[in-house]
Amino acid sequence: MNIQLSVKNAIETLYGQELSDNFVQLQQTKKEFEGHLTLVVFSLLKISKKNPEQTAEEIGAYLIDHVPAIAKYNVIKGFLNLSIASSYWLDTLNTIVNRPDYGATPVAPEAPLVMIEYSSPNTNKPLHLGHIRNNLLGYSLAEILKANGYRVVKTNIVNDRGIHICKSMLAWQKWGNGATPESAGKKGDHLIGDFYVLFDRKHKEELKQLQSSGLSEKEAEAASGLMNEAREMLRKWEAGDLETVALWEKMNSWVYAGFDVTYKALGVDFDKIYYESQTYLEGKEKVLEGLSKGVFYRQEDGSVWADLTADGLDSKLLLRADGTSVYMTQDIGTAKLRFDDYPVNRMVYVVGNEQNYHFQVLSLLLDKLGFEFGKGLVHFSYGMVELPEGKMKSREGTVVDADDLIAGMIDTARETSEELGKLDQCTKEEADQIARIVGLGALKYFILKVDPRKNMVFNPKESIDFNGNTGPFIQYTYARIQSVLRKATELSIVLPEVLPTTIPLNEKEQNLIQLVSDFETVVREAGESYSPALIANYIYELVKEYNQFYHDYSILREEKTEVKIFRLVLSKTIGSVIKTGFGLLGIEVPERM
RNA sequence: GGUCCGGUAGCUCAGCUGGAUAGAGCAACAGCCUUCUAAGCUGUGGGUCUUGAGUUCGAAUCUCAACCGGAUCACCA
Repeated sequence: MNIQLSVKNAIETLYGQELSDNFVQLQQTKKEFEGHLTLVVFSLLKISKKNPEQTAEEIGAYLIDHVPAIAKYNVIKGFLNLSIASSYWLDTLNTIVNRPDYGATPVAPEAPLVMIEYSSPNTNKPLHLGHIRNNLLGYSLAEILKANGYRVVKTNIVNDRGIHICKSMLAWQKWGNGATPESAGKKGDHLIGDFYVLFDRKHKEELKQLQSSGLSEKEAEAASGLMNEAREMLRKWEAGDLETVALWEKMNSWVYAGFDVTYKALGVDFDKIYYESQTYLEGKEKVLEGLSKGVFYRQEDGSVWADLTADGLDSKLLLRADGTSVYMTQDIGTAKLRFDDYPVNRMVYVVGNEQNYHFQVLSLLLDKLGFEFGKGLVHFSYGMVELPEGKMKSREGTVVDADDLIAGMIDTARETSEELGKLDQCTKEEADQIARIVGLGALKYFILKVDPRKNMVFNPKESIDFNGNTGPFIQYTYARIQSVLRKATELSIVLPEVLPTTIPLNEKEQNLIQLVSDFETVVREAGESYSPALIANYIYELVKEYNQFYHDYSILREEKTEVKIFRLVLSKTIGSVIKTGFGLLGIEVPERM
């Protein structure tokens, strides 16, 4: 039974007028007032032709007589506060309890197919805090869309070619002494990242020397032996030189092994990975095709451009005069390959907001080239992650490394748990497991609870504070619910399939059921607005309410059996909503902690 | 300068399809562990929702303008 609909129908009958669906809006009653749902009657004055109080009074009285779910009402100014009957809440709870997939829409085989691209690392740098936000958002988004009934393909595009890769390769050749991840005792991505940094340092030294011998900055850059060697290496790579390609493959495989470790630790994965080395030539073809169709034009020097002035943008370069491709060309190529591989209905790119313009252009170009998903392309744009002391800058060494951060979170979780004596009863494996779940939960929740569009400040200290609006607080509540349920089993209490609807409920219990029943709506809205933050903040709200309830009312000690059982069922349901909600955020939940 | 995004408590963030006295957490202060897990609960203090106009019975929320902050406007990716 849908109360919103019942109220709408009642008002239509009362005033003999058809109303549009969103004309009657029920909202949650504010805490200070009695009731669950509130109807604001100001917009109805036109059809009631009475003052606000009279109108509210009239509708309230009518609802009591005609809608059984509504037990009481009160009127304050133009606000009609409705109290819903306990039996209605119990019905609602019974429905939810018996739906193991509560909150999710089942995915049909013919459901629309959404492809989500996220992560997109460079192979010359280990993942950092910014990637963590990207990965967490991308993965969570995939889960949320699945819960909204979409088929989802998670994909990653690895930027594995270009001059920057050659720099690491060159540094390894010159100064690496044949180092491998094993011999150096480092993850492959860190090893390569270190060589990239090394190249940069040596290159700067070289420039400094050249400049001190009288060359200008530009001249020094042109005379740089290291840089020329790197360029030469890129030429060899593009020409398919066997030795160069072999080295490139070996070093890349180290990096991928390193990335895999980080992805696994974060709990993210991909259905299909694309590599730019395999897609960058595709885009060129597509651009030339567009050129022949007259969508693009060629300049005198031979470079190819798209004129987007009609769309309010500038002209955009697509192929250089020497015929080589640029970033945009590659993205067109990747899009083509993806479209060949999957019948994608919608494409979502999880990429930072510094690329808003790029995706605006990409959308237009794909559309002009005839890709169905071009126009509807979604750039899921998110803000930067800053530190309390300011932006992360690689040259100042203030970049927070993803692996270090994850390890740090787990360590802190373990230390805090040990201090509190939470792990005393656990085996070593259990303790490790809990530390991992809690540490990562803290990190993930801290990142995901913030509106993706906003720049955010990541405070490592605050994120491992286990109080307040944090992952661990929510996980703790879940673990405690499991503990209550275990004890109930020990006491041989069996929870029924269906609760009798005659149990008297107090205000807090009704509020909790109301909150739980909102979950489905929250999941849908999170899918529509692409915002995991909606779910995170909802779960926190629910958990906070439940904690107060937990402290104010005894569950196992309740004298009346039927009330005790009801509270157990309510707790169990809230536990499963927490678990599902956290699942949508990619956060695990511990059975005990 | 053009375009896009943000500006809410000392700090980090909710709230934004217009509704009642703007909410949490952190930090500060005061209580609560013979208790189903105190990683918790309760209370106190803290606000010109950047500013100004407009629309409206009613604006943190919508419109316009200004100010501040960020991103972007590369033959980098």
